[in-house]
Order: sequence, then C-alpha cells, then structure tokens
Amino acid sequence: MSKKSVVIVESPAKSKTINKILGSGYMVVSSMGHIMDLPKSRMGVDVKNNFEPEYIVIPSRRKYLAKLKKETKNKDVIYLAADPDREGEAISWHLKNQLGRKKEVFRVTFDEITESAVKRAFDNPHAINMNLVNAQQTRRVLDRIVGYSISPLLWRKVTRGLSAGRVQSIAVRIIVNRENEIRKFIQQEYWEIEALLRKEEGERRSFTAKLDKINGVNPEIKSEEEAVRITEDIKKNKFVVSNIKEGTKKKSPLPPYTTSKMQQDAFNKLHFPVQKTMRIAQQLYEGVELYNKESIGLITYMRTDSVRVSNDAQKAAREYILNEYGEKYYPAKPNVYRSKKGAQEAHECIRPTIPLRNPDSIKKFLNADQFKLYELIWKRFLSSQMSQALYAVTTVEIGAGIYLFKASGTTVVFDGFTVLYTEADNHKDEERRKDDWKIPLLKVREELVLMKLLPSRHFTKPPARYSDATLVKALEEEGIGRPSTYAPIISTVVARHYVKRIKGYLHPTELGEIINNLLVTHFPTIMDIGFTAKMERELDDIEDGKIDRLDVLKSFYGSFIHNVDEAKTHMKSIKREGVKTDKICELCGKPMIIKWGRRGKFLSCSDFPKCKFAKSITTGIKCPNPGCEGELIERRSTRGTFYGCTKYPNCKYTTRSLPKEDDKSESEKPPELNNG
DNA sequence: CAGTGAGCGAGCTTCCGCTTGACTT
Repeated sequence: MSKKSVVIVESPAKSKTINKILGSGYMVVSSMGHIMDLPKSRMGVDVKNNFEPEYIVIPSRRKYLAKLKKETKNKDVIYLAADPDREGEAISWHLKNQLGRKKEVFRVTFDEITESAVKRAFDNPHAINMNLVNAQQTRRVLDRIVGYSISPLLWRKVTRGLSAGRVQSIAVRIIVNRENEIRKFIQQEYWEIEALLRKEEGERRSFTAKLDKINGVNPEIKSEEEAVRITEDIKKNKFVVSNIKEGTKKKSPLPPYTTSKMQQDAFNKLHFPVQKTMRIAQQLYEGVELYNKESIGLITYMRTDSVRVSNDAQKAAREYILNEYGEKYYPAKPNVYRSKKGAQEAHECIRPTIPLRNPDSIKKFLNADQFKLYELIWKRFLSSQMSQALYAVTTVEIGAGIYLFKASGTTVVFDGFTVLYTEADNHKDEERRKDDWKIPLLKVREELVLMKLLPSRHFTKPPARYSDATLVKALEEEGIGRPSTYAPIISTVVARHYVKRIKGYLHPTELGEIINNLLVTHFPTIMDIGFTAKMERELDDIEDGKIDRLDVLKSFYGSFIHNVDEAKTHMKSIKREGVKTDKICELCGKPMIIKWGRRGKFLSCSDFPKCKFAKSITTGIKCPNPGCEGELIERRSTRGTFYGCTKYPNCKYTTRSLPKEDDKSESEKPPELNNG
C-alpha cells in the first residue's frame, strides 16, 4: 500500500477489531451510525419533485463528522465498510458525499469480521450500490410522510404531542386487538376426570390416568352434574390395560440468541424489561474490566437478527464441551442453524466472545444483573453446540367399559444440552413433574385397581395480554421493527400514554384505544398489520433493480394523501366532542365529557367554552394514608407517571403502582400465565 | 401542583433506523 488509506465502519468496537486484521497500513475510524437524516423540524421531502429527500447532517453528529474530515484529510483512499445492508449502504453514500471529494472511494462489504472475510472484501472493493441506497431512501421517505402527516392531524383532532407511525401504530393496534379479544371472551366451564390407579392391591405407588375418550370421542363435560354422573358410571367398570406404546423422543438444542430471542428469554427468566436487557448487554459488549485493568468485550454485538456462528467460536465451544462434558455431549458434526429469511448476516448471533470464559470464572468482575445475563447468553450458546436430549415415552391406554383413560410417562434417557439450558415455563415444569411419575411395568389385558376417581373443574382462559417479550415476538413475526428498535418501540407507545405497563403486562389506555380507532377508520392501509411486509417486498424489488423507487412512492402516496385529506375534514374531533360520560356538570347541569390535555385526561363541561367547568379524574381509590380522606389520582412528572393524593399538599402520599382495590381486582387481574 | 379545552396566532409537539453520547442532578 503506497497510498494512504482510511477505513470507516459504523461502530468503534468494530473499528478496533478490523484495525488488528488490516494492520498499520490502514487507519480505521467509525461514523457512529447514520451521519445524515431528514430535518427534524419539517417534512424534508419534496413530494412534487420526485419525493426528493432533504438529507442534512444530523446536528448532534456534526462533531463526529468534523473529526472524520480531519482523519480523512490527507488520505488518498477511503474504504466505506458500513454494514452490508441498505442502511449501511446509505451511510456509505452519505459519507462519500461528505468526505469523498478528490479521493478514491470504495465500498467494501463483509459478512463476518474474520481475517479471511475482511481481506477478501478488501481484495474486491466496489462502487456504492445505488439500488440499496434508493431502497433506504424509499423506506425513510415513506416513514417520514406517514409519521409527519398523521401526527399533526392527531394534534389537531385530539391533543398536542401525540404521534403515529408505520411501526408504533401497529404495535398499539396489536395490543388493542388483544384487549378486544379478552373482552369478547366468554369463560367456559369444563371438567376433567382422572383415575388414581394401582397395579395391585398393597402396591405402594399409584399413578394417574386421564379420561381421554368416551365411546371413542373426546369427552366434553360441561357441568358438575354431568361430571358426577359420569364418575358414578365409570365406577361400575373394571380398569384393564388395553394398549401400551413405548417410544423415544428427541429434543434438539435451540439456536443461539438473536436480539429478539435474548429479550424474550431475559424477560421470561430474569424478568428484565427489554430496555434493561439491552442496557446490560451493551455493558457486556463494551467490556468489563477483568484481571488486569484492560477492559474486555464479553459478548458479540447485541443488535442482530442472525444466528450465524464464526468457525473459531464454534470450534472453541465444541472443545469446551468435549473437555468439560465428554464425548456424549459432543455431536459428531457441529450443529448448524439457519437465520430467518432476510436476516442481515454481517453480524453473528449474540454469544460470549470467548466460549471458554464460563460465567463462574468471571463472576467477581460482574454485578448481579450483568452476571445473570452473561450466564444466560453463555449457556444458550454452549448448549446450542451440544447433543440432543433423549427421552423415553410410555403411553398406556386403559379401558373401563366405554371409557378410555390414558397415562403417559416421560423419563430422561440422556439429558444432552438440557444439562446447561432449558426453556422457562413454570406450567410446563409442573406438567413435567406429573409426567415424570413413573408408570409401573404393565401388561396388556392386565386388570388394575381403581383407588379413586378425581373429577376437577376448569375454566377456559382468555388470551393473555402482551408482555414486552411477547410483543417483541409478535412484531418480529410480522417483520415489523428491527433489532435496534424493538426496545424503543415499547418505550414510545408507553411515553405517548397509549399503553400502560401493569405488572409486566401491556394494557391499552383509553387514549390508545381512541387513537387506534381513529387511525383504523381513516388509514386502513397503514393500519393493516401486513403493511410493513408488503413494503419490505417492494424495497427488495428496488434493491434488485426490478422497480423504481418513484413507482413505489407514487402509488403509496396517491392513496395515502387522499386518506389524509379525507381525515382532515371527517375525522372525529375528540378535542371538541370529547368522550361521553354519565357525569353532570356541577355548574350548569350539562353532561361532562372526557378530554385530553397536556396533563392527561380530564373532565370538561360539554358546553365549553360557554361553561368553563373542569374537573380531574380520580382513580376512585381511597388514599391509603391513615386518616386521609383523599383519593388517589394519576399525576405526570418528568420522571413518568405516578399516583398522588387529591389532598396534596396536605397529604404527600405517592406511589408508582396502584394499590389493589378489593371489589375491582377480579376483572383487573392480569391472566395468570407466566407471572412476570 | 394548578389547570388542562375553543379561538385569535407566536412557536412547539411528530416518524424509523443506524450508533454511542457525559456542557452536573
């Protein structure tokens, strides 16, 4: 290299690694993500002029850009090594425009940061792919038009500060839809009947079998009377083993973590909200001081949708398994996993940088949360390279006249990867414990002793509300949002007061439901849950050069702007009409309505502005302060929502979460799925 | 910790997706 070269990557952590690979002939610096974007204070899209975006240097990045300018000043060649996707291509394009005058500028892309891949990339430098840039700009412009057209409409129709967008509005819709399903749900009573059986009189151990068929069809027992009648009838019969099935079941380890899977698992097992998981993962990624003061990155990059594993890491994991667990846990061939379709393979899965570094060996250098998350990541990764688990499954069918009972037992033959990692699910654990009851050795046609019949009453359960974890899962399945945005999406809808987190579950607020209804009515296309998937397909076509970005934007905008115009005149003005209540104005006797102001919702006289009477909405829950006659009321501070006493400042009681109100708790209780 | 809203009309709120900030509570 006779010429002086500079390489620009996205993140500082990456620049270190790449510098090591390339050696001193190159200087590697980082852009810290995007350096240019549309202006914050205006639309920044010239709709009449080919949807030309007005990209400006992001004000907060001016410093970095100035630094980059210095660093590239006396270099002849710039290599743009941002991630190999459309966002990375756009970053490269912007960097070229800002820094590339009178220089040779090349784009280099690699799918993993290993010596061979990086060197191969530098042997094949290429030009910036404008198809990718165009796809990014289409995405950006579309999101801006949607967000910056609908949000101001909501300011006009409802209240200041509201927002809408391709992603956040769908997140709210998913949550509202679930709430409606829960409301519609009608509880059904059903009964199950179990038989407690013994092989023979005097035998100590008994086992249970469940009523599975009556006359060959599934039993549907809806009432206690029916259950009693059937139980009485069953008693008249002899219990005889009619069939025994012995089999084995294999269970494969799960792939290593992507961002969304890590967020879900940390939520279920550690009860971390996704924001917390990302914050701690960032700490592990940036590095923790170990033995010598040097700070060492403990995990790979935490924003990824790939399950790819570098060869070195895979080899290291396999060696560790062989040494620590032995050959039985060591698969003959390495386990291979496929990322979901369209994943960005430049990043690896989330894994320990050095598999040898087991959690206990570094425990004293980590705080409690860091340790817990590292342990989870380490175990999930190591287990992903271990052998399958093997179970023996026995199913016994027992006839009693027209009644057929079934008992099944599972025993672990070989624990395999589960020695390190199992999925969290309390209910399943209970089930398993039941299943693990050993069924004694039985023969077909053998008669059993009935100890007891156990009818039990059950109710069908409504679907559970979303948690952070299940919402991220749902969004990912619909292709909505990216690893870098899952956590911010939840923060946004909570910050807008569309959604409220109660005991780990996401409940829509009245405001959230109102906004959702307005948007579904007036923007059915945007509010279609499949909208993003459709957009992604079109962006793919732009990337492949099959269609022009203008065709995509024009056809989208044509109907969208029509919806905006229609909504301007026809969307219900909550600001004027409010939401009806059965309360009466204390001043003029007219009905009171709910409106939303900068401090949240409040009661207003429907005759405003003639009658200016207004009133706060209290929770109806008495202040728990002894002797205080006040009620609790929702307040907003800069640090979020809390509940205070109406008698403030005489009573200074505050709380973050509402104390239970006895007669109301039944319907307000979150479904008892995994208790978060 | 009183006051929220309409309208007059100043100026403000807002999107999604890349990254890591450190002008003192």
